[in-house]
Amino acid sequence: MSGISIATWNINSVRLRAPSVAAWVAEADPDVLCLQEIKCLSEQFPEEAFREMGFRHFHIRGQKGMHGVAIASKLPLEDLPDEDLCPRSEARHQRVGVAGFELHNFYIPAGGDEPDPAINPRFAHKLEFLDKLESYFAGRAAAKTPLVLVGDFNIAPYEHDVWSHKQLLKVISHTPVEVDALERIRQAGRFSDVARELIPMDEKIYTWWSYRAKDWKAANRGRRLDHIWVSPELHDQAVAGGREALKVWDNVRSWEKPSDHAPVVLQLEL
Amino acid sequence: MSGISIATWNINSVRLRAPSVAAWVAEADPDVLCLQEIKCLSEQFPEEAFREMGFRHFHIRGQKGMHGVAIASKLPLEDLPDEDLCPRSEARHQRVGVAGFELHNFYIPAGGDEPDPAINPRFAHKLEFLDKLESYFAGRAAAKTPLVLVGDFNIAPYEHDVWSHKQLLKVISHTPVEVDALERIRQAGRFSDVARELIPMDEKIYTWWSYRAKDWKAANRGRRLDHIWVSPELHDQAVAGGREALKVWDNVRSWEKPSDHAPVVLQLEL
DNA sequence: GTGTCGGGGG
DNA sequence: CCCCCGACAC
Repeated sequence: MSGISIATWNINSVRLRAPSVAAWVAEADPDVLCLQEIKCLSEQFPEEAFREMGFRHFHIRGQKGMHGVAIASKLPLEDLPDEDLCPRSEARHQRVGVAGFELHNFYIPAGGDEPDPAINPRFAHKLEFLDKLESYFAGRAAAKTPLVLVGDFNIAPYEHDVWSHKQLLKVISHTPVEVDALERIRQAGRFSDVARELIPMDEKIYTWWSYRAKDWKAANRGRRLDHIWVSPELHDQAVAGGREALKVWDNVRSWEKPSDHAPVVLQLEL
Repeated sequence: MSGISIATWNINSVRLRAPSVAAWVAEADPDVLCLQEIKCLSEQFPEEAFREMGFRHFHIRGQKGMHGVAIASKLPLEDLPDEDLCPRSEARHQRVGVAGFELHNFYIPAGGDEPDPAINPRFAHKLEFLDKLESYFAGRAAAKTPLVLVGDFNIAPYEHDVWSHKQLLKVISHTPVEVDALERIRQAGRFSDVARELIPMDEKIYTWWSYRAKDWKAANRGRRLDHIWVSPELHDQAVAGGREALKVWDNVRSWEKPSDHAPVVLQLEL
C-alpha cells in the first residue's frame, strides 16, 4: 500500500527521552514524527540521535525550558512561513509541507487548575488560543488546502475520551467551554477527528495518564488529549485503512521513565 | 590475621550512590564504612540497601540537603553522647564505640574560595571548627582512650598531598593557616596520619579529583583530603600491616556517575 | 561538573 | 509524580 504514517507524541523533554523515542521508532517506524513539549532550545534538539533513527528532515521550534514542538521526518519537509497563533508567542505551533499536504503540530496550553478564565489567566490564555485557531482555520477553509492537524490539544472532547465524564466536567481538559471551543475549530475547518471516525464513540480511548496516580494502569484514569485531525480533502485517505490505521501505543506508557503521553499514529493512504 | 578494616568515603549523596557503594563493598568488604556528605535526613538514609550489603549496625547523623555523616558497620556499634564540635551545629561529626576503640567520623567544612577569614565567613567557620577540634582532643589526650579519626578533612596538609604545592598555597585546602591548624590538632591528640606513616612523604597520594576538570585522570590534579588518624594507643596496630594495609580505591573515581572522592581503607590489626 | 533545594508548571 | 529552571555549594 502506498501511504504515509504520521505520529504525534508529547515527549515531555526530548533530551531526556531520546533513547525511548529511538526504541519506539525501531518498532513503529513512523514516516513523520511530531513531538510536543521538547522543553529545549531548537539548537539543543538531539538531532544526531534522530538521524540515527533514520530521520533526515527536521523542523524545530523550541524555546528555553518549556513547551517547544518539533517534526522529524523521513520525507522532505517544505518550510512555510510561521504563523503567530499563540497569544503569548510561545513555541506551541509549527507547520510544514510534506507529501502534498500541510502538517500542523500543536501544543495547546494546558490551562492550569481553576476552570474560570476570570480568575485563572492560564485558562484565559487557553481559550484565547482556541479562539485564534477558530478564526485562523475559518479563514483558510475556502482555499481547500489539504491539512493535517496533530498534537497535544490538552482537551478530551467526548464522553469516552475521559475515564469519568461526570467527574471531569469541572476539570480543565474536559470542561464544556473548552470542548465547545474545540468543536468550533473543528467545524470552522470541517476537520475530521480521525480517531473518532475510526473507533466507535462509546469506546474509551486514552492517550494520557497522569504521573501522579500511583497505580495508573490499574486505575486507568486516562484522557484522550492527543489528536489527529484532517481537512475534508484528506478524509477518505485518512479512514481508508479502517480501524487498524489508527494506533495508540499505550504500552509505551509502561516503559521505564515514560512520558505521561502515549504516541498516536495514523496510517494515511495517499 | 585478626583485625578490622575501616573505610572512609565522601559519597556526595548516599541516596544517589547507594548502588555504587554496593558494588564497591562487594569488592572491598570493609567492616566499618564511614560516609560523609550523605546529603539527606537521617530517616532518608537507604538503610535497606546497606543491610543488603551486609551491614547490620548504623549510626546516622543526617541533615536536610547538605553535609551529613553516617557509619555502617558489620560489627556492633556503641552509642556515645554527641559532642557539639561544629560551631554552626551542622551534621559534620559523629562518634561511636566499635571493637574497643572510639571512632570519629568528620566532614570538616570546605571553606569556600577566598582564603581570608576576615572576608570569607566560610573559611572563618572552617578555622573555628579546627580550633574547636584542637581543644577538644587536647582535653581528651590524658585519658588515653584509643581513638580513630576518619573523614573528609578538606585539608591536604603535605607537599605531596596535592598535585602542585606552589600553585595551591593560596587555594583553600592547602593554605598554611589551615595546614597549621590541622597539625595542631594532630599534636594535641598525638595522632598518627596513617597514610603518611605507611607511604613515603615524597610520594603523591590523592583521594579527591574535581568534577570540573575535563580529563581529570590524565591531568591528575588531585588532592589528599580524606584521612585516617589513630591515637598513640593504636599506632602499632595501624602500621603493623605495612603499606598494603592502607588502600586508596582511586579506580572507583572512574566509575559511572562517581563521587569526586575515592574510598580509603585501613586494615587495623587488633 | 554534580549534587541539593525551592519554585513554576503539568 | 515528573519535568524544567535558577540559586547555592563544593
